[in-house]
Amino acid sequence: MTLDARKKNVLMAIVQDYIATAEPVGSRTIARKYKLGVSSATIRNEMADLEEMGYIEQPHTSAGRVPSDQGYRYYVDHLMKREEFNSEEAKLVLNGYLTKKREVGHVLRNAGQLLSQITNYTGVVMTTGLGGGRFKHIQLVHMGRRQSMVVMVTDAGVVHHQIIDIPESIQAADLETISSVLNHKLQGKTIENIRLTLIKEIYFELAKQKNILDMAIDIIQEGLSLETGEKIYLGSIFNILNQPEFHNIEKVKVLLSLLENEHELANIMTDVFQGEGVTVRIGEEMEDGRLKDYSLVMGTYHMEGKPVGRIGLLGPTRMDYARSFAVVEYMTDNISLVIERLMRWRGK
Amino acid sequence: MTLDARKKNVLMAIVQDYIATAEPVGSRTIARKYKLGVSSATIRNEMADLEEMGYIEQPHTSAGRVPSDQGYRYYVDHLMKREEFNSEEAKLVLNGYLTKKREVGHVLRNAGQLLSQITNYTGVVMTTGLGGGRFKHIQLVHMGRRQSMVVMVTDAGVVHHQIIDIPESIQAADLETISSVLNHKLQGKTIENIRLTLIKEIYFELAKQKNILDMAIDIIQEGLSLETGEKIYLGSIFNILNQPEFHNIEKVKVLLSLLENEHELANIMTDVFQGEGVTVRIGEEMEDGRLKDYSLVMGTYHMEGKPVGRIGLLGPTRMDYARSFAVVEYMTDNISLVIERLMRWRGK
DNA sequence: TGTTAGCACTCTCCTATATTGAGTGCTAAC
DNA sequence: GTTAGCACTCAATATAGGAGAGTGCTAACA
Repeated sequence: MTLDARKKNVLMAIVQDYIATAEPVGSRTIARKYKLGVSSATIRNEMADLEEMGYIEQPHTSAGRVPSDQGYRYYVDHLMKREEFNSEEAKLVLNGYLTKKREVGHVLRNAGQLLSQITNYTGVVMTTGLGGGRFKHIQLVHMGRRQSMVVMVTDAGVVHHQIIDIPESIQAADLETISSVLNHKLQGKTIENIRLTLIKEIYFELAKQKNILDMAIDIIQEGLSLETGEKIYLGSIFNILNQPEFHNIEKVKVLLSLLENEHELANIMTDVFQGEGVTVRIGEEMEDGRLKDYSLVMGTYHMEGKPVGRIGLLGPTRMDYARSFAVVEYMTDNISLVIERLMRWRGK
Repeated sequence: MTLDARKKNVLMAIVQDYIATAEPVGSRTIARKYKLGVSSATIRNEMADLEEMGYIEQPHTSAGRVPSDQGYRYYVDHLMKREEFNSEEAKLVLNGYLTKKREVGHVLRNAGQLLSQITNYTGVVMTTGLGGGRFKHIQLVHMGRRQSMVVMVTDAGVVHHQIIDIPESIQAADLETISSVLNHKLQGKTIENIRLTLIKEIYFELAKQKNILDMAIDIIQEGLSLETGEKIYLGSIFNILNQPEFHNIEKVKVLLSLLENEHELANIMTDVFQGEGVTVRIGEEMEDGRLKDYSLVMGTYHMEGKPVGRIGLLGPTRMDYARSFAVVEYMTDNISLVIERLMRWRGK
């Protein structure tokens, strides 16, 4: 399973050349362009070996070689040189979106767009819920007989709202009471804290007001369950069509059928590695068969040190991994930073 | 400019056949399929006339004829038979979305999807702002030094929020006072009413509380200006790729570049006819050159008799106008109905 | 034993060249 | 005014012949 130095060089040359040109690469090209100090015939022998080992494959007998998923994997794990990505422009854009609207959702949406523009792949930004956010305000608004709207604001500036059913006996004034009790008790608490410890406390407080009791519990739980919802911001799909592999409409259809379904997309993003740092999934490594010609480069962004979302770049398996790595890393760092800044403005 | 009966029949046959088959239609096909009682030679003569008049054109000398934009226009205005569209299923789906989330935005988003699914064109749903909505609740939430979030709920269940700057001197308690004054004064008023008459009244009320005065005006105006924002819900883009004209990637790119830009899309939808009923814009009738191969069938939906948004179907100029008309009409009616129902639940 | 030059072979891609067939326009007859 | 007939046009399809890129294998070489 381990490759000698020359095989590594040959594999690296093949991957890099294919990434750059999208054309199957032959032994002569390598001998000419990548000075390995050996003739094309030798490289041919090495290539035969690499093919047998499964790192590269041939579209047809008289064509050059193309990396297999396994080949890309080896390249990513062992051969790829880490790049630095740095774009003052991107940083400015991101901060610009922030200062304009001062809202996390807005920043994330535009981060997705930015990813697409920078790379010509498809950027995906996902929030896994704001587990680390702090409660800021809750308001129950009476919406007519038997209905109330719960509006909840977190200190990240995220607003959730949902309509819930209420018993007919509850009046607008009761909702006001509940709202103020909740606001008083929950001020500045993190979502986890609320969930774990405070519900009981509020239960006692509101128990004094008898008939609103049961409701209160429901409202909190319903309200908090909003938080678990994942949200996905998709970058531009247009850009990825610039990749040469998309001359085939069927591929576009497959991609769209997938991207248009937020739910499926969220599943895929969640399936892919749960850890820290930048992760890559290549082609058939992903469960969804429709993605067999795609790769996904993913990273995690943070708020107060805790992961609160992911960003991903979806491109052809032939994508520029080194650059994608760098871009994803750069963007996660900057999104984290921007969110952090947003929080600092707001104080504790 | 007026066509005799036979020319009309020939034109109608050409348009209908081309809509059905996407193939240029020749004189023989018409003679065979559409019993007009004359030979193909005669039809050839009529076609030569129609071409000279600009209603049809020839892709190349030895091909059949294809309707021109002008031809489609004549068909839509004078020849097309009105269809009825009725789908209990669609009605159920729409109401289903309503009862589940009880929120207009949710219904509209899914109406867009539904349009795409039913027709295999691209559905677009746009709210032109809720000019007719009634104020339900406003809340100013203190978000840290110098910042406040305005959250406004309308009785249609739409929630707007925006962060605004506030003077450092304003405390959380002041915001609470402002909120309650505003809520008391504005309860159940329409947005227009608020804008036109009430600002002054509130000005007097809050004048008693000296230092909050200037702010209050700002907040209301900033808050109300939110209302003008148009919002667009796009149906599935995937479906339109099933149309045979999309074997060409370039066309897909053009379409995507347009659809991905909410702002441009809103402009186009607004350019297109402002009146009542279902409207059609065909190909080059639209200003944006990128849409020269597309048509847009649009309608308006209402709340309490007033137009509050538009829905549109974007398809190739070859689209099935009769059916699209029917579907758009059906959907506007049902969206209006569903919104109406939503409002009734909430009482006045 | 590893490396290399050389060569036959394979297979795609491109180009040039028929061939086909749908459809037209025109003419002459009805 | 209508129609049958026919020559003509032109895209689409098929066919054949290179050209070129690349391989695998063999035999010679260091």
